[in-house]
Amino acid sequence: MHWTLLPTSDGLFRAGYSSNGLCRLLFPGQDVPENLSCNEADEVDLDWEALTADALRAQLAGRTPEEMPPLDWSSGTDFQKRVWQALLEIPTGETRSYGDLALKLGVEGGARAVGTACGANPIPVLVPCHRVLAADQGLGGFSGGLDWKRRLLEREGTLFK
DNA sequence: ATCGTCATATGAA
DNA sequence: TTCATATGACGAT
Repeated sequence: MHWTLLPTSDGLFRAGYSSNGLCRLLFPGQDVPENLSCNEADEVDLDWEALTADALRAQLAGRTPEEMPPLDWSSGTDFQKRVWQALLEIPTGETRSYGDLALKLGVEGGARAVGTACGANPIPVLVPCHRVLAADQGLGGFSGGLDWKRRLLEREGTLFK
């Protein structure tokens, strides 16, 4: 795992890369987790850092990123990967409920499982888990704290409770 | 309006 | 195997 710092107007984010791509994104103030299930990346000589920084700043401003760096979420289970993939397909400014996603994945009634998978999302903000609300438009939870979820949604012009 | 229960995936104890 | 999660639908108080 190779860590780099990403300065933004919202503070210093931290990105962790494996040799396959971005596998962790940490909010300002969060510490690097000990248990890094991603393999070692000695060099990140590509322009992944630039791509990540641009995409991150776009998201923070409520805009759709033009290009994403390669993402490495190989550490997830099949189910989690399907959920995360589905998250990427939610357009900026729109939301889905946990139940909607479960249905879309063919797991009717699996809303709670989807919530758990969202919580396990290693790359928040770029993989927009903040666009998932409860069925009554309430905010569920958020790995980086609900303040961030609110802030991100507000900047996208989204309505929520 | 609140409460219990069941269903789902996953990891921890 | 039981319990707790970033849920939700349903039926009973």
